[in-house]
Amino acid sequence: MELNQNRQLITNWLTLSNIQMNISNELECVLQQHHQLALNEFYVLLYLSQAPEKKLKLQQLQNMVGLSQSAMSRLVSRFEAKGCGTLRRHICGDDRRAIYTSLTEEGEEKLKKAFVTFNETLKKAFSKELVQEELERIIHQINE
Amino acid sequence: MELNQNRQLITNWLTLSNIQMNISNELECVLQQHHQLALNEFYVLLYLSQAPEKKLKLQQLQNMVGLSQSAMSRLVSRFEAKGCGTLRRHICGDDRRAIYTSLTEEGEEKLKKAFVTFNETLKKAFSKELVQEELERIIHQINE
DNA sequence: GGGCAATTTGCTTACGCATACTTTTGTATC
DNA sequence: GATACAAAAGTATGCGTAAGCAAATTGCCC
Repeated sequence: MELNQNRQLITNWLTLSNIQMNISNELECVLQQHHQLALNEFYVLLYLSQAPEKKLKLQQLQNMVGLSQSAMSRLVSRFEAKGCGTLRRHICGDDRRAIYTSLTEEGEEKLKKAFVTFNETLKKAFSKELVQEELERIIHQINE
Repeated sequence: MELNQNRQLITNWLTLSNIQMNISNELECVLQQHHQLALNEFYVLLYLSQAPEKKLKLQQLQNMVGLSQSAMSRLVSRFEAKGCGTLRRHICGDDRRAIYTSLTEEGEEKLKKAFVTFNETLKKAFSKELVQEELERIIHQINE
């Protein structure tokens, strides 16, 4: 009993991980091909667009996207450098240690287009029967 | 309507990703601390232990774990080098291009211990109310 | 001035892609 | 059949990239 439950727990976890990984890879691939965007770059744009005044400090971004400090610092730097003006960094007025990252008009345009692709890909991925079945199974087994 | 659905879809996806990422990080951390095992290394041991004769070709492993061919090649190499004999690589008899990776006795012991930690961590993670609620919400919204 | 906070930078690591390498397989020719 | 040779299969390796950790840097606050 106990053993079987453990086995199911692991199986569920592996299934969940696989689903997540496959969809992530798919998103990464599609965004790169159609919009020259890495998945994390897309997330940055997305979170910025949802933020008041469309700007966020590095620290906030890093928590949302789930990257380390240094990784986010470099992601935004790279992105600003090669992102063709989708993004801008500027020093925070009232705390000059902090860096604001803000979305530009071009950035919003770019996000809007990428958003469509992102959504379509996601919808397609989640509508696969296998994924739905597996997710349901996981839920049921977690609950008992 | 359409817009709200899209928004929910994305929210669900972000939630799912976050859950997966947090648990993965937790597992990685705990396994590293208690057993000097990376998560992918643990997966390798796990899949090997489930395989007939406790051995798999590199290609099979790479598909199971979800790594690229080169990444798996190197993961196994590193692991064999510093894994203190938990793992062994040897050339396949009937196809000398292929490499078998097989689990040793020590490897099974190590896996057995790590397995306990892994399971406990997983159980704890999934039993968090938030995770359950969120997963349920995702399922329901996917189905309509 | 000392301690803390936000970011940057040096370093190492693991990854993916493309390529090289070795072995197997398929095919044409004799 | 035997031989030669091209294509394919299974791994390894060179190279570039993005990640995390820890230390350095810069600015804030008491």
